[in-house]
Amino acid sequence: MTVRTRFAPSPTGYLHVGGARTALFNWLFARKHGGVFVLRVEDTDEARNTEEARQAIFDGMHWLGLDWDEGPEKGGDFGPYYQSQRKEIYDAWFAKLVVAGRVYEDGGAWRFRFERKPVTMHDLVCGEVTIDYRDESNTPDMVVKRSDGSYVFHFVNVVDDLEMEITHVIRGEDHLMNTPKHLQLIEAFGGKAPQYAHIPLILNPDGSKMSKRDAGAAVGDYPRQGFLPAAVVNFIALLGWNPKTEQEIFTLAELVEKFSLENVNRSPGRFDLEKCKWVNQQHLLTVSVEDFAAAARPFVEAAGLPVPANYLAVIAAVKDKVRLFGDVPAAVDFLLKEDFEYDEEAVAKVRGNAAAGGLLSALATAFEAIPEWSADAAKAALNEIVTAAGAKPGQMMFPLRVALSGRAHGPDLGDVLNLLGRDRCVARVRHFAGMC
RNA sequence: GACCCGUUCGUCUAUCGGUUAGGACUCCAGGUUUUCAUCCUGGCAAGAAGGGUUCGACUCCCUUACGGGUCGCCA
Repeated sequence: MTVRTRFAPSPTGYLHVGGARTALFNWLFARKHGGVFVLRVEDTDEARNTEEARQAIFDGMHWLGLDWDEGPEKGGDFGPYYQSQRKEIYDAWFAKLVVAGRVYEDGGAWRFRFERKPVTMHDLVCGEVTIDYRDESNTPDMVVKRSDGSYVFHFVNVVDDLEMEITHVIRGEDHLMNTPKHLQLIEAFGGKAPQYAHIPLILNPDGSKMSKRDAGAAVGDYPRQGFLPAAVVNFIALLGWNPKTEQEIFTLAELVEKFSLENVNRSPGRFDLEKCKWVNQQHLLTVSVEDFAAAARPFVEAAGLPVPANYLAVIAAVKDKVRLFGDVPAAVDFLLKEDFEYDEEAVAKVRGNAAAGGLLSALATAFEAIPEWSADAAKAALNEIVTAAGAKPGQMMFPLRVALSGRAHGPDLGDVLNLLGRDRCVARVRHFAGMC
């Protein structure tokens, strides 16, 4: 029997990290077992569904690389994959309940009569959990068909899982208490229940429930900030699952290979954006300069910076120093334009060095006299001047860095010297010497 | 309120009765780099509390506290 999992979002908002992780775990489980991953759109709430939300969810799935084998855009033998198009199917299954005498009318709606007994589920993550349905006050018969003739979530969800022959339902822990309801429905249908796995929820850094609006909640924000999909997938996979080894950086293929529901945790995890950025940087390190440059280019342009002929060399100088593509503009702006800002703290540190101003002034003159400009020639000039003044060359590296870049941190000085060229180096050093 | 699930460094986590409780992020210090970053080394930092069971509990059981979830003609 082949594994069949599904992700069943309702298009009432953008894709958030919790949903993305649920989709990811279902996808990983299906891929790991050579199974089928189904996308089903649960659009039964007409009032709240929107086309934008549906699109945002699809976009998020595509961006993350979570391709589905059956569903919208793909087709399949168990369609349609929009619940809004499955009315006849639901009517037929509802008729079974009527024949079996398991539903009764209440105020125009139809309620499903629970069997009053303890219901035990065998969750792949939570283990054995029993809910006592003899306690009617805690488990009132549920509405399965509204007075307007439409069906509620519990009903359509169960029918579709049965119809689509879903073998494993991996979903958020917020559905744990729904499972006995679903089990009772399945039993009434005489169907075979899928295996359930309820995964812990994702919380905000302060421990509160993560919801729309919260930082990091929307998957759509990640590409805008310059995250790599593989890094986001890597990070959310580690939120609630671990490989039982000390490896932390995984490609999608490695996740497929290592993933297992047994290693899913029980307690909710908090979302740490800092670590997510670190994971992104680790993935960035594996990207080629060319690919990095291409991906960073939209960010550079959006910041209003020019893209020069030596753009690739500029990127190469900062590639391994940023955590996000979104960090690139701020890292390269001083290499691409003249009106960059000077960092006051860095400038103050140089001013504290009484000899710096004079040496920089002399350095500008020496730079100007270099016929064949290169970083090595520039450094040789610096060594000569500083040594002649009885100081150590290393002491002038920092002032030179601030003169050329306006800040304390940045690319290798040799790269900066090469990228700026003689004339700009001369002008900047001279200008900065005047500031000291 | 009732019912479920959970609780190891600030955060993500390892540990499946005997460990100096390990790793990672963050932060700090040192080293490498004539500079920056990378990198390397080191450091700070944890078993919610109280009872049991046991020769021995982070690990098993109970209670309490705290956190989360669910109790819709939302999904």
